[in-house]
Amino acid sequence: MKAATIRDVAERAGVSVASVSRVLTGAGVVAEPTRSKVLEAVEALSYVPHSGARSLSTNRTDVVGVILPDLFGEFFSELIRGMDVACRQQGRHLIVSSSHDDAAVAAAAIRSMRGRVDGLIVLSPHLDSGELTSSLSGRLPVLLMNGADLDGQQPSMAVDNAGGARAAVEHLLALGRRQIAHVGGPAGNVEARQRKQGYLDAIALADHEPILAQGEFTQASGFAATSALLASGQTPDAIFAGNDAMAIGALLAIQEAGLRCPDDVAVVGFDDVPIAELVRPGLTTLNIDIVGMGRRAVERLIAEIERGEAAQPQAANDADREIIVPRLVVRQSCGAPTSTPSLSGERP
Amino acid sequence: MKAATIRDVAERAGVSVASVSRVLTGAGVVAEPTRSKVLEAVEALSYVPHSGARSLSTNRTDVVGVILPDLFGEFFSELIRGMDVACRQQGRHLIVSSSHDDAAVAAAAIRSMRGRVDGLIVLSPHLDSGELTSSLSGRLPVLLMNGADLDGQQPSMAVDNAGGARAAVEHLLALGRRQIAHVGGPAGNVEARQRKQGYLDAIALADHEPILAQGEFTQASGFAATSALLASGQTPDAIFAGNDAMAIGALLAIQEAGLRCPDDVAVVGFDDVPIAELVRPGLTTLNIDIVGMGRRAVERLIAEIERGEAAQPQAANDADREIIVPRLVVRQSCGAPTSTPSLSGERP
DNA sequence: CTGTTAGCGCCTTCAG
DNA sequence: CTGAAGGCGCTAACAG
Repeated sequence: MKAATIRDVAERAGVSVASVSRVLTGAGVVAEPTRSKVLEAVEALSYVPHSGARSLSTNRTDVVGVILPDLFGEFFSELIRGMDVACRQQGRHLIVSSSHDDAAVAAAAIRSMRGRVDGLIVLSPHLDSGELTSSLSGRLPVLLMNGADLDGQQPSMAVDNAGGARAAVEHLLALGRRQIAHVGGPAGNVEARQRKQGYLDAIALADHEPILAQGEFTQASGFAATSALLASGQTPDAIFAGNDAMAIGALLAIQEAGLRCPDDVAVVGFDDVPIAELVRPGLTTLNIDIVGMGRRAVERLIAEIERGEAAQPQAANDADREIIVPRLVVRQSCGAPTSTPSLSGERP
Repeated sequence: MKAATIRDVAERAGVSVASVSRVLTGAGVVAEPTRSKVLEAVEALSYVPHSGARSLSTNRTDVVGVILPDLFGEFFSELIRGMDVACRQQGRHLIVSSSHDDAAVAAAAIRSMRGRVDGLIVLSPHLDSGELTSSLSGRLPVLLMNGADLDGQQPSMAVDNAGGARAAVEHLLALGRRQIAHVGGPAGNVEARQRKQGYLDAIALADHEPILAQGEFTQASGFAATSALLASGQTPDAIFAGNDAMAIGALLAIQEAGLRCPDDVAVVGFDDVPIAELVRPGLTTLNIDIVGMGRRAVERLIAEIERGEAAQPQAANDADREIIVPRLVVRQSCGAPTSTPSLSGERP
């Protein structure tokens, strides 16, 4: 028993498919007797329109796609949650595609989205703008969040990573720390590079020596890098990690090395994922409103899509870059004197 | 400039659309000269097949949908991660739809999936099987994970919640705790009810008095419920929370009340989300392999889908219910003597 | 091996 | 206000 089609409904109602379509889409005018006959038939056959077929006709799918490198950790899940909220609000669906190790795979993923989505949010840091545009057939609206410094031709959003990093280092310096190490993210990652650069700039400005270690944005790598650092003899008195996951790894490594945070070594992270306020000591970090960022991203994308549908009134002047400025959140891990416990547990 | 269609490619290559389709899908045989001409044209026009149109012809979309009540917390994000992994492995896409406050909304979401997905994974605990099947037009493969006790007509997966809860309580009893309270999840939630029942059974068996409090599966509610419990005078010496989020709220409430965990009051959670091993004291909880569960869910769904495509060799004998048995993970929060710190930071 | 021709299920002019 | 017919982009018989 196959699902009913619009034709079945028309037949049963004794009208044409056009009329059925009209009452279902709300377009055009339909006389009352016709309308009720249709509704009746729909009910009787428990008919549900086939959105795939509809998309083919209308040339709109009402779904937005998001391409991300990974789904690990709280950062991405919070981001997706924000996107989902916005999608729901706008009556759209969200299709996610992750785990793109390299540019080729990501490009393939993007291509496979054609005809499936009305627009794309791209977070794959491996893709440069050349590969990106060449993967895009026709003019599919795209919002870039991959941190790269684009030609400025695509609408994009980015975090002020360097600025945030500088703020972190300056805060540690102000607290009297002098041996500040940086556990950075993967070399290929743009955001990691920007945060590292901010660290280097602030350290240079203060006339100190940089101490660098490398991680992979994961807790395990933060643990390993910090352990190595502590075992190397030249114990730093502070660690600025490239993200919260690595900062938490650092926290654990410090504890395991028999040292205390913040007394012996302070720690500062980046992102302010929900877990940051739950670990002990509470993690001082750079807050970015992740959920809000995700929501904003789909809102902008949808605006872009609708602008395109409206036969673009004017050239893409809206191709601007939105910069998110992170805000330092002081908890206990940096050793600031004022820090209060703040164990509210107010997370929803 | 619109995107190229298969017709454009055929024209430029000087062949028929059928040949283009053949080389692109790999079906049928094509002579070498034709093949290369086609590939050339594809390249020149940077043609990408329109998956929506393809779906309409082939009657398969290669995407699976997941309907969930919410996207809060680590449980759902880990689950989605598992699903995403499996999808990628099988060359499918994942479309998520969440935030279904009530049954009507969830039913609407399910309907809107028709023609967009090949199958559905449903986690909305509000939907009973009646509403569910009536929302399903035709025979769309579905995998149920909403915990409800279905008629057994649909393939499903569920956690042995009652068994896990009993294990938790028995463990606390074995450690000498006597005043064991339960901070349960929302009344309408099936899983919450099952866990509570397991608690009640174990308490009754031990001839103790139950102490009940109510939460909402969130950290904040766990905090509030525990605070109230501690302020009520009859301080319990152990708390079994309905999930990890509430258990962590309990941890914070205990700390804020000036008591110590596990010395004064022990805590046990449920789920073993990643954060559980990061809080201090480490949370004793019931582990369920969330990522694996998500992966397994789409694997089963896809198997079901493919069985359907193969003109169902036999009646749905595979409509069985898979039960996941949670495993007690002992950390510090329950006060077990053997517990070692285990601060490996091995999470990826 | 290749081209022609129907559809897939729906929307949408265009006449009536 | 309603119906008939064409087409969205692609695949899948069926003939050549």
